[in-house]
Amino acid sequence: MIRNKGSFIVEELSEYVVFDLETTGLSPEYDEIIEFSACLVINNEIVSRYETLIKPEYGISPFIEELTGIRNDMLEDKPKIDEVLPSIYDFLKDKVLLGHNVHFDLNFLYDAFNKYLNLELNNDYVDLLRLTRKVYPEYKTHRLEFLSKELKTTNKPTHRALNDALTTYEIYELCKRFTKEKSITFSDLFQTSYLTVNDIKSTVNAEEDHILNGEIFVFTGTLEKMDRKSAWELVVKNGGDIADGVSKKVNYLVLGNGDYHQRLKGGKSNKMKKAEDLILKGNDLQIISENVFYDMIYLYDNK
DNA sequence: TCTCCTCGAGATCT
DNA sequence: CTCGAGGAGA
Repeated sequence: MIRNKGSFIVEELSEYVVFDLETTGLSPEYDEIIEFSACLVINNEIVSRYETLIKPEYGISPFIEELTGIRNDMLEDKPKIDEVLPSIYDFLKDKVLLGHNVHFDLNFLYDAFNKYLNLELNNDYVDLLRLTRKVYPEYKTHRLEFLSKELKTTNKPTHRALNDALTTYEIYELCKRFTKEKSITFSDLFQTSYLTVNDIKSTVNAEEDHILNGEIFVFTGTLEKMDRKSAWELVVKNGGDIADGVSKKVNYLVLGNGDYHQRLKGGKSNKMKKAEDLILKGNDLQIISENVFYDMIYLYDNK
């Protein structure tokens, strides 16, 4: 089924509706909504709330009962989805919707609106998952539970719709404050920064010892311990230089893991082949592993 | 040198 | 779904 949903909103919003659902499973096609909660936020403050349990057509599995704490017997006297949808619609109206991994909730809601109200839920939206990946890229995961612990939110995610929505609201507000302090905008973070070697060179100065002594590095493959841009920065900080491709002037080719790339399939990249060719011709070029690279700048304690 | 495309890997929601 | 690496082509 094609869903004609709204657009992702990048701007920092002060007015929106944050919401969350609990469902009987992960599939919008086969599973049902059992709880809906939403808060209207104006001027960064919650001004009203909506909360309801919903009786599904089929029962809740023990797994979901355990996960959410919502048991079948709690839903016996609760309204069915078609009975609550009109008031949910009134609450959402044309507001921008905020959620964590918002497409999950949006899809369930979209299908229900479509089925029972014959309406398209095409509100614009913000996805906190996508946003936090940009705002806190160093976090190892961006699950709501992890974010809540890391950022020490006062609201805790409990797999109940209201608590999860409140946590989502709190983290969104923290994201706005955090970027404001750093004088950057969300929009900056979503720029598809085609970061060139020259950008790095002009923004990063050699601030540490010139360990690398002007030697020129090229990277190939996926690095295990950092992304390529960080590695570039590291080289420049330590007094080295970077090139895009392998040529006679290059001193080191640093090998990441090439297994991931479909065209390589563990074979040699073009950069690798070219480097080997230059070495045979007697050029001052070495092919080194990622760990050897870190050893050169005394980073990590590699064996 | 820069832009656009393809592909595979990995992540998140209940 | 999003993201990044590499490659094709302008």
